[in-house]
Amino acid sequence: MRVRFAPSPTGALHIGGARTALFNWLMARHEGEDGTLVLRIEDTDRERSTPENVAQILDALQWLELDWDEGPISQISRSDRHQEVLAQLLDDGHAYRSTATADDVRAYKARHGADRGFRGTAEGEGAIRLRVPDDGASVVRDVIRGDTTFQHVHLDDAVIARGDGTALYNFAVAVDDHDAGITHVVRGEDHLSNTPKQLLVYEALGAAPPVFAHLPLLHGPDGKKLSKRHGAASVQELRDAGYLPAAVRNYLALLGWGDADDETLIPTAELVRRFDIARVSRNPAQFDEVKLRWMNGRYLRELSTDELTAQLERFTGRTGLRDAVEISREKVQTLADFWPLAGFIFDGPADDAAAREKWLGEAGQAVLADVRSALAQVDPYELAPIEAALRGVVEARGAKPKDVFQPVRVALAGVPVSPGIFETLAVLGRDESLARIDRAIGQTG
RNA sequence: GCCCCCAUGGUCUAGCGGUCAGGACGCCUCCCUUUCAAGGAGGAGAUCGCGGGUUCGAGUCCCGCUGGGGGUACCA
Repeated sequence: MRVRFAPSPTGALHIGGARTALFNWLMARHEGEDGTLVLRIEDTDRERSTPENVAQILDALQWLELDWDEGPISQISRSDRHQEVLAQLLDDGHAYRSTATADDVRAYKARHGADRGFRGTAEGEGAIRLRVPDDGASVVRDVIRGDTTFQHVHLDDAVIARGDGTALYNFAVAVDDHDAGITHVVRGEDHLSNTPKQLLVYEALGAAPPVFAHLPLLHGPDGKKLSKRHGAASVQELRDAGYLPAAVRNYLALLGWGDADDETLIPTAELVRRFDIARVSRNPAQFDEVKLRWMNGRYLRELSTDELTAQLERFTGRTGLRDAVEISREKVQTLADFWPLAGFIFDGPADDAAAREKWLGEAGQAVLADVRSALAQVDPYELAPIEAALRGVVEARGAKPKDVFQPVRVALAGVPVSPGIFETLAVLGRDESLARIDRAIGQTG
């Protein structure tokens, strides 16, 4: 089995593209030694293709840990071969040159009926069009959708090369897939309608077409096409939002594909083992970041504290995070959640007037004074004794735990949300803890 | 306009002629509890888009409609 992922470098790799890459990768890896994934960059649109985008796509694939076996092959680098085939098709009458414009095509349809495809006449100059027969039909054999028949009468004589002779997508893709020995073309459903044109190119080449698999498209939460306003839409945005590649792979795999047992948390190795392209769904899916967040949290908690610390230090650019990670790992879903929760340990308490007002009033001040003296005597200054000391204050004051712990929390973190209070006190150390409490005392709301 | 695809709770899905239509996210309640989470236990939520068929029996098969999406570029 030989599959390919063929993005066009006209922008960053979006979630839809990432899923297409993933499905191709899963197919190839499922076959083990017999599976090959070819990466081809479809850069025939010289206006919009940029080296920056190519680099970005490669970077995204690497981050997702989706490796390829051949390529990346630039489609433009195959221009000579394209010219060769073009000349051949021109020569044997499968294609012809025509100066007909889009307006001419429209006019033709006005005359012949909207459901009649445009047929031009050979002029010896202009763009190169594929000669489409009026009779017969092309059948797209798709492992997900079954057979789809396109009557040739409805098809236009497609332009396969520009007036300057450079190849266009529907032609280049067929030639390149054929030359690369691609056996299964797995891509988005937006390509389904263009497939008969490609089939006609295969036919003109006298070549057998590959098997197709058109994946349902991905939509945003509003059912519309996915775009930036839907939040993290590109792979790099997902990375910046603190998601783990393994979680992204798991989530994306479930967008349009489901195993018979309908499991939700499926590690990559298991994905590879179970993946079956024929089981891919036919209906479009909405990208739901809330579910991704949940799943990411599950993957995050499976990491050892050392691993998670390493990831978090890379993500935040800070070091010495291990103790803080240890006490907050149960409370974050993404790498990006960590700093807002635990950053105060390193950068000092945040300034939240509402929290101060609520917890550092008269009652709070009194509590802090008691806590301060209790903490000053804790020995050793460790988790268990710290907890005992604070609970002692609760008991001595006959207060509710919350009325003691929240003022302390606000004194330490500045906000009413933080990792466990005993743990935080321990991680901060006695000096820093007392210093922060002292600072809070006298600071009225 | 024309061609094509699709249709199970809000979302992702299981289902492949006979199930109380199952699971996951989210939501609600309760437990745990120092906050927030995490975890545990329950719960609400689907006349399987609508209408016709076929069949003893249809979410599952067929037709129509509606809705959504894609294509219709000298873009990919």
